Amino acid sequence: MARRVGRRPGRQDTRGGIVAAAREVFAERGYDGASIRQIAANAGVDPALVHHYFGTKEQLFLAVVQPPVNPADLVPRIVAGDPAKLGERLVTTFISMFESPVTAPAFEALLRGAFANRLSGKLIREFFAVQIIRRVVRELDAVVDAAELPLRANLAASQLLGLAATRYILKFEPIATVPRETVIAAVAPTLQRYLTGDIAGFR
Amino acid sequence: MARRVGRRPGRQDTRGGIVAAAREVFAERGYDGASIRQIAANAGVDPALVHHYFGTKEQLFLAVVQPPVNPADLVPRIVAGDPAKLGERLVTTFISMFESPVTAPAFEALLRGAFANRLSGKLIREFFAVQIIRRVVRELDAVVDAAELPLRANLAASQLLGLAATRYILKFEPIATVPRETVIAAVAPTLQRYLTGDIAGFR
DNA sequence: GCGTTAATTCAACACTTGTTGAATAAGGAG
DNA sequence: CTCCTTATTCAACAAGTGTTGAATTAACGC
Repeated sequence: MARRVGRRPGRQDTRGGIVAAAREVFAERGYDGASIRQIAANAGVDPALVHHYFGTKEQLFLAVVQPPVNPADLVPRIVAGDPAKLGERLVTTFISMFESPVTAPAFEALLRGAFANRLSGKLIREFFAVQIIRRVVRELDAVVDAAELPLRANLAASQLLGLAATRYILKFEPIATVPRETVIAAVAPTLQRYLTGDIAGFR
Repeated sequence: MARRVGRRPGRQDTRGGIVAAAREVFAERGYDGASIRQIAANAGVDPALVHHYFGTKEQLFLAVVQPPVNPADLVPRIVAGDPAKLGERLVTTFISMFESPVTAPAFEALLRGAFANRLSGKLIREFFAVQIIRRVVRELDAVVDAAELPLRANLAASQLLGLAATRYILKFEPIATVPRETVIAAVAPTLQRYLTGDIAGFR
């Protein structure tokens, strides 16, 4: 049905090239700092073409920052296994998101944007805290009180965000260059306690 | 010497008004988002006057973001007392920086800027990590190995930055509205372990 | 060939930005 | 008062911004 006539879209994936270029520029300069003209130049394309595909800068940013991982198949990888090693699997998965060449730029862009662009603030809250950590936490309702879960999720998010900020964005030394195993070993117990352990008066 | 002639500076502290206005705008919109014109308008002043006093936007930002606390009299408040409660005093002091009306805007501006402005990245690294935490950590050379101290400082900084991000910038719920005592109780043990406890193979 | 549709570019608009230099106002020293 | 210095404003520049609409080019079905 609807046999389409005329030139077909995307013989070469220029649209994908724009997204890729935008990812890098957004990750490097932040939302405000990145310009459509620079993105277009990096993609070898006219700036108008960017608008032709994405309409507005905000929509381009949203397209760029759409989490390139599916929470549905990310969460099982974390929750499955020894409950005592939950924190370790959480930080390990998180770190690999930031160190895989394919997902890293999107995550950096998302994190950078979170502090400049109000939209990205909502976005990171929505994806990062709710989609991921809350799903992980939901698996814990047998072991901890349900009323504590949101706070536990926030605490875990705070440590993970802080880790990403110091290691990948601000590049503190030595935490930026230390092997990942060292970071995992140091941070995992913190997450484990936030998720299942004793926090304050709770438990 | 040099008996000065002519109009004296600042009968009314318009310069201070500019700094105050800039603090709020920078804290609210970030470095790129804040415009000199808006800052001038908020201060009830001509934009050119801002340049007359501060020269450039970057210098204005630096003036605004100069830590409004003296590390010299901040550190003793943290290190003095029971070494087992060091983490608690650290996070308590940190939180009060972000919740005091006088220092809060500067800290928010500093943190927001850290992710957009490369200058602020260095600045926050310099002040926050080195000036404060490393000084605190220096007091620990009797109890932990000196070689571990930089990493320990970074780990503590990561948790504190993540806390500030989630509670004061991104405003995750419920961590943004929960009483400070709850946060302190939850985070203090983490810092205590990062500073003096067992991190990975160390200790 | 034609006609249609999409890909791509050109050129420009309307606006905001940081910044500057000249002009004006105001207050104190002589 | 005059002189000097500072505070403050006015008006404008040059550059960069996101965005738009028309024009051109290329691929496909007929």
